[in-house]
Amino acid sequence: MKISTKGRYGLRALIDLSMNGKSGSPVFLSDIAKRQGISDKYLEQIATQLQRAGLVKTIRGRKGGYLLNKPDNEIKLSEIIKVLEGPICLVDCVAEPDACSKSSLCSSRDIWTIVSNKIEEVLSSYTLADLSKLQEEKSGAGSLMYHI
Amino acid sequence: MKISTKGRYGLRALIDLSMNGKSGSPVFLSDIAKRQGISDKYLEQIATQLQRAGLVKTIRGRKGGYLLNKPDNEIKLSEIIKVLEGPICLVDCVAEPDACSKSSLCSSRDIWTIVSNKIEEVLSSYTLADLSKLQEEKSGAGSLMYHI
DNA sequence: AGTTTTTCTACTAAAATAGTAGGATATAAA
DNA sequence: TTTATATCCTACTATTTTAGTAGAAAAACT
Repeated sequence: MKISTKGRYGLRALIDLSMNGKSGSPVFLSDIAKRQGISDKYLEQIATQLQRAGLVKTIRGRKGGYLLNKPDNEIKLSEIIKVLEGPICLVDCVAEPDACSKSSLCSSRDIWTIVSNKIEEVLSSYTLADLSKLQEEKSGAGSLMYHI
Repeated sequence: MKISTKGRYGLRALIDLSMNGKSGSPVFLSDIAKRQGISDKYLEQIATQLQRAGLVKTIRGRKGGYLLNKPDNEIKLSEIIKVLEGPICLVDCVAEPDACSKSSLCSSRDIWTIVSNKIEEVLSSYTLADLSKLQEEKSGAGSLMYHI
């Protein structure tokens, strides 16, 4: 029951993009990778998934880079996780009842459904803007510490 | 973000044990395995974990078998999952903040913490008795269908 | 003594994870 | 028009995790 690096790195990259892309000019993936301490090439694959899903848009060539494809307050965390980790369900039979012939008679499937739905509910209640803002506050607080 | 077969099989085995162990006499693991369609040998490993964690007790030798170590309404699903899947946390840094030097300044970690806590909360709100009862109702309803 | 059960240790095939590597393509600037 | 710099695309690979198998030892009932 773990989130893979794709989900974790992808979310951090999007938070980074949200914070560093407010000017409207595209952000280099290599800069995000450097700031977040993630391999350029690996982040590239993750970014490609986000682009194909329509969460980010890209500008190719020199002076190119990445931009959010819609305002950060319109991007739910559940969307991001679905793109990078697949359907939000703890067992396959929740999303695909036909995966098991006993789905309709299985009480354990019921609890996995309840938990999966709750996870999606929580992730749907936050947007990228929420995390971006929280991150700014945390970073700001961190810097303030050094100025006292 | 999936539950492994250990967690899934283990939960189903415990539901089975709860339903079939009410007489007080031990239940053969081979019978549970047969009813649940799980490999004997693999279920054995799972059962050993449950035994070591104190969720079930065993009687060795002929006429031996498995029994719940406490009433099923005192066994929370969160306990079971922790034994079989490890700590309920979506990323390691939630349970072990030192896993990452930036834990205290990471907004994405905050959301993973919130979701992880919610999963644990939901799983703590149900007991093995709840699932066992639900399973009996489902099975009963299933049989009734054929009698109409 | 013999049968049946749990217990213990080791091994293994397959899949998923977490990357690397290298070139092709597009665009801006010199 | 050349060059530098960015994304795009495909393929490969090492490591770890998952999902089992295999076989013998120990305990307990008959």
